[in-house]
Amino acid sequence: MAKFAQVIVDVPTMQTNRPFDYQIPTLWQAQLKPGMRVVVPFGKGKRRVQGFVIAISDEASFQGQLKPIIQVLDLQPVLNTELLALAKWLATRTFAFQISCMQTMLPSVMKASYVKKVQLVAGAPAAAKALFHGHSQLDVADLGSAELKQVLALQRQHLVTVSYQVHDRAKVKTVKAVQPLCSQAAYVAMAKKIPANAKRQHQLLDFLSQHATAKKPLPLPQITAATGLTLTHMHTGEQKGWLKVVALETYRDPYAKLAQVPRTQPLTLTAEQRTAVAQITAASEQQQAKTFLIEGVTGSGKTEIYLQTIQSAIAAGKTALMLVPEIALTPQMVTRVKGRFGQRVAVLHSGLSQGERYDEWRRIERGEAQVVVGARSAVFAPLTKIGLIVMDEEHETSYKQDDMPRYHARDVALWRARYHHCPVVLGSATPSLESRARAQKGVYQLIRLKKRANQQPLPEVTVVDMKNELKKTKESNFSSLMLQALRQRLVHKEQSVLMLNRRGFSSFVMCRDCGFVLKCPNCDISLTLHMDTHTMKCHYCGHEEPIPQICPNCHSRKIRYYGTGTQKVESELKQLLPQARVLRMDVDTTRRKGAYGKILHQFGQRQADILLGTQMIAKGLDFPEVTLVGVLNADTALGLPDFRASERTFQLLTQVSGRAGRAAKKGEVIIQTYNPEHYAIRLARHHDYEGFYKREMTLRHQGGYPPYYFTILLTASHPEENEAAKKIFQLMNQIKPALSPQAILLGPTPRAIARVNRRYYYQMVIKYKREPKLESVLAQIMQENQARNGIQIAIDREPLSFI
DNA sequence: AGCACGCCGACT
DNA sequence: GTCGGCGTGCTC
Repeated sequence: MAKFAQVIVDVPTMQTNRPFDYQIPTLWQAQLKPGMRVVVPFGKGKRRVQGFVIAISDEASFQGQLKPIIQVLDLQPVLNTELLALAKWLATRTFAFQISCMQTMLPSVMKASYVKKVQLVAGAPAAAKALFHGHSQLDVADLGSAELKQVLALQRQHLVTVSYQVHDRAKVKTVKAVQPLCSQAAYVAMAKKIPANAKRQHQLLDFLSQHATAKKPLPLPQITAATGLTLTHMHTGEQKGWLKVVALETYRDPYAKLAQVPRTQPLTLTAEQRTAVAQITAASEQQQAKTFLIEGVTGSGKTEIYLQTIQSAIAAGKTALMLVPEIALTPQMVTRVKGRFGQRVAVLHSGLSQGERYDEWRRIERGEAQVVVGARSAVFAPLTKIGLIVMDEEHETSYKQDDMPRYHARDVALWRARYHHCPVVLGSATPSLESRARAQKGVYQLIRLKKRANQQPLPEVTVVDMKNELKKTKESNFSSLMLQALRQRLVHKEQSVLMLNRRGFSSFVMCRDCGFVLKCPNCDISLTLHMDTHTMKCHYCGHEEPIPQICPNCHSRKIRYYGTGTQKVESELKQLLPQARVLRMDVDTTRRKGAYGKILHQFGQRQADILLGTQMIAKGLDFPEVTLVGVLNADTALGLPDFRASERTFQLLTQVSGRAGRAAKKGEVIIQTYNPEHYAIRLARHHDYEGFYKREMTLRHQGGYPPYYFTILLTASHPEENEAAKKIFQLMNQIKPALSPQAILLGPTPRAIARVNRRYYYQMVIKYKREPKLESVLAQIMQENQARNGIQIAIDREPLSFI
């Protein structure tokens, strides 16, 4: 009999990043399985923590007194064999804790919440009682530092006892339901014995007799809606033995409104699309873990390829996973997939409440949904028998998580595909250089879609040199060509989209007399002006303070706001085109939940002529009436000290250009820039991805950057600057001997924003092609540098940004 | 992480 | 002399 369990405990440190053995109480020996959550005692006190069982055995390897498992939280494993193995791989691959990996794979409600309470011992002195303010127990988390000290003192005197509670926040939503208990004839007979004036009872018996044959309990809300009978009436019925009130499990349905999405039929494919579908379907049927890269301009019909290949996967009894960037997970997108697959689709994205997310997860886990659509973390969806994994907009940076575990959803997708022997389809109009290069080498199979499915020509792109324009129009954000085009749209009652590229700068406050810039007291960066809250905010730590009226440095009143924000452009636009109705979309106007969708809806309903926004308008919007797309400043990102700056700019311009002329009307794109000759802008103008790819690869080769090199970013941080610096140099000295002469070390350097949240950051980058010893040295570094004496170490494999 | 153990300064 | 500060090590 399996008596021992190996458990990964919820204590995210390097020293506890391994299984601990526990005794399984006899009661649970038959049912406990790997992948279930448990509550276990951990440490010398009475501390209790949540843990995941990863294995069960007849013998324990630990030579010592084993503690028993306190509680089993699941009836069925929440992590299956595949996901347990994936968690282990992910932990090693990203240098993260196994527990963190397991937690990111599951809905957040499955992570326990902990409560620590103290209660007075019987006969404690009055002085001790005073602290409790008449309460029988205190939650330690609510205590201030002074109170905490006093409690600690009481603890030493054994005047209080401590207790720990582990709460499972995963709650199944239920509705009350009614189960008839008697036969129809019996109900009719009973009705005769009830006084005629007991109207409600007659009504209930009438209802019950009609549903006496119901096998399943009937949900109360529906009964109430139909008859007006409430829970009180049901309780009466229950007392009389007519029926039973039960709790029925239900799902919170975030897409209840979409339940009746009309079903759509597969579209007719172009020759290019047909070939693509055939190749992918064949790989799926033959269980080949092949990776396809679809390179296709906007409008080339990638989505239809995804839908039809998914269709054939589920027709073959398999399941499918479709990953989409968070920003593209719009109701439009969801409707499109639901329209094809109906109730078989589960949607996972950040807009869901924790409970909704948990319910979608359960639907997948129970096999009730065969198609999963979701953003980054949906890559961990508990699907079995996966026949196809799709990743749309595969170049999107949001697929990489920027805290522990720092994983890239693409890597996870490839791992799962290997496990399930199924193909992966990566799709983009502007693939990442990494993926495109792999396709070049034959690691991925390249599928190029050169034609647009709707036969529309790509929009005409005009580049305006703002250097010349500046001389003509003073300091305007609008070139004369742009203004003229906007006016024309107003006359023709067509819509325009204007994008302000805010990557690479923000609006800050500077004194015009002494040049003083207001900075965050915690971080070494300037504070950003937020007109919505009338405060200055730090984008890194969240620090907030009032807008200064007088320069703190020279007391001048000429402290003003600098930089181009959407608000500033909006007011300029109102001056130049007073008759235009403008909708602004940026972080400020979309902060509130649902605001994003609301703005898009308004624009879709033609309640505005111009949609002005930041990068977020570049992705996935589909408005047929938009005939003009303007980019106000194409090159702000080009100045960044980031080797991917050109790639980002090219991708952004190509994407935003694709927003113009999506339907019958021809589209026009105007790009304003100070660098009209820059290749990223020149090639984006001609929609020339392949040209950009070749050009950029040459530069990456010369600079020794990905995809020619693998990269690892190592960061050390400490509240004292010299401690962080000392550590990073020590780490460099530790790593260097393990590397071959071909490896390149950059740095160590202080990070561009050296101080964040009262900590100083130093970093170094390792560029390499093949370093067999590197993994183990890095693992060792993580092991040795336990978060002690204030030092924190982070390893980021293939970082998306070095700055 | 959180807890106990253990070794040094300032107090009854 | 002890109380209590936080540096160090361990948790099945």
